[in-house]
Amino acid sequence: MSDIRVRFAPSPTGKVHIGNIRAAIYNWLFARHTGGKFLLRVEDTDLERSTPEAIQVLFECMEWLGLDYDEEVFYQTKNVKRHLEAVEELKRIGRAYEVEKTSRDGKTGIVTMFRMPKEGTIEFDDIVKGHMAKKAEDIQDFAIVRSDGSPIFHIANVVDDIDQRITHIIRGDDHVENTFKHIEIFKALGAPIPKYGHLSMIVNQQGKPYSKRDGAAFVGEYREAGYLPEALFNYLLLLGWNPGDDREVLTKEEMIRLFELEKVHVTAAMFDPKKLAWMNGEYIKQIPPAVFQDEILRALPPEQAAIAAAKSEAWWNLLIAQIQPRTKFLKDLATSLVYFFTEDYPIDPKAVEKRLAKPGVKEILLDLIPRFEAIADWTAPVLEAMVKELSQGNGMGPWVHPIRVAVSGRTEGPGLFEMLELLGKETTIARLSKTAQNV
RNA sequence: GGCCCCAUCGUCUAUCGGCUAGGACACGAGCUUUUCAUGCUUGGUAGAGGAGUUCGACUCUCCUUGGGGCUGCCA
Repeated sequence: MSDIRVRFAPSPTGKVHIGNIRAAIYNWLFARHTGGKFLLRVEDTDLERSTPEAIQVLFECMEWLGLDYDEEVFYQTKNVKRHLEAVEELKRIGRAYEVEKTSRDGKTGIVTMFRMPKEGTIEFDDIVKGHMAKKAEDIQDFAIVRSDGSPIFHIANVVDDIDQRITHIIRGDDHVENTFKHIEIFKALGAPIPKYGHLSMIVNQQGKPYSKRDGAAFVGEYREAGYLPEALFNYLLLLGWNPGDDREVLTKEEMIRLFELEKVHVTAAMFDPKKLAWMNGEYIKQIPPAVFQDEILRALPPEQAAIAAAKSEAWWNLLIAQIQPRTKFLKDLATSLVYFFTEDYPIDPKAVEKRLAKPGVKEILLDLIPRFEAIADWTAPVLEAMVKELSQGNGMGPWVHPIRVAVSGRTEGPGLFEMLELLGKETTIARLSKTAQNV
């Protein structure tokens, strides 16, 4: 155990940005690595956006990614009294004062300002960015209480960090300038100054900050798109950190053991959806067969799932062996497997044109039917041997391609003979004759 | 404008003064003698520019250029 306490402090807006969740991941890993505590603080002071639904979305996101937190959730709105007490204290010692100001939208009122020192240097050693220094004169006094009496981010954030006894603040790069201000508040309040680690931003393909306009910018979208939480977690971690060797796909245990904040990069990282997709495939390949079977059953519509559930263990083993390495996204399962579970499967017109709508194909299919009927041992090797013999060593293409399209309606999928074995003799022959008639 | 930060293949990165600059994704070629994948083999592409320090600089220093952040009664 250690005394380390870190927090993830998002404001719930109904969606969780990937840059934000990366900060959560780094906080979580840092806490788990050091044996410290990882706390969740909901900065819900924006009453319009901070709805119970938005907070629920945040919780679901955390749970989906496996970001479990210690202690009770801390709600910023519940600490307003303490924020204002701190403001009174600052006023009492002359570090805060009231002034009439006009806001951008033209409203005039009395706000409370924090008084920055007018000389000297404010500095801190950022765990990822290194030594940071700024002349106090370059930072102006800033507002900490609105004219309506509500505390502003700067004071609320610092007081909450004091109350939660946060030792390390790991957050986005965009807070660097705030840190110089916040350090002065900590000092004025006589509180210990936490250590800081500022994380670079995630940028889009154009090198600009990743926003919602760049497509999937929120965690929920990845979930819906069929990404595995482990893959997104691993990918986000690698965007700015590496274990020091060439390993990229890491278990949670390895991540926790190897993670070091000091090794996190200072430079902004570009988000590469292609590499994420690759990583997703890597994690899909790692799914245990029994779990993968459940994923298939969940992906299928109920009637099809019922049929699938009735299949034998051997049948499932073959199917999974064939399908799992070919799957990039679990949500594709339903479409890529339909023809196994219903006669009402879509037929790709392009596949028909390319493989079936040709002279001689009908004859080939009709010729195959009795040959298939004669096969007693309906297994992939036997079926393959039969077609191989037909081709007489001249390549099985003329048989293989039409059969595939005839029985599945598509040009891609499992190995053909495995596919036939999985479909079964009866179905194969029925579909063959039906297709032969329609060609 | 001012202040702060950053800079290795297209992208994510390794390199803590010795580099024929390594890996991964993506891309190209090939093999696995049926598709699509998987797997394996293989190819090309990088140190923004300029000074300085040094026997030696991708690595250290400075300047230039380029990029980003902040500059709110947002967080």
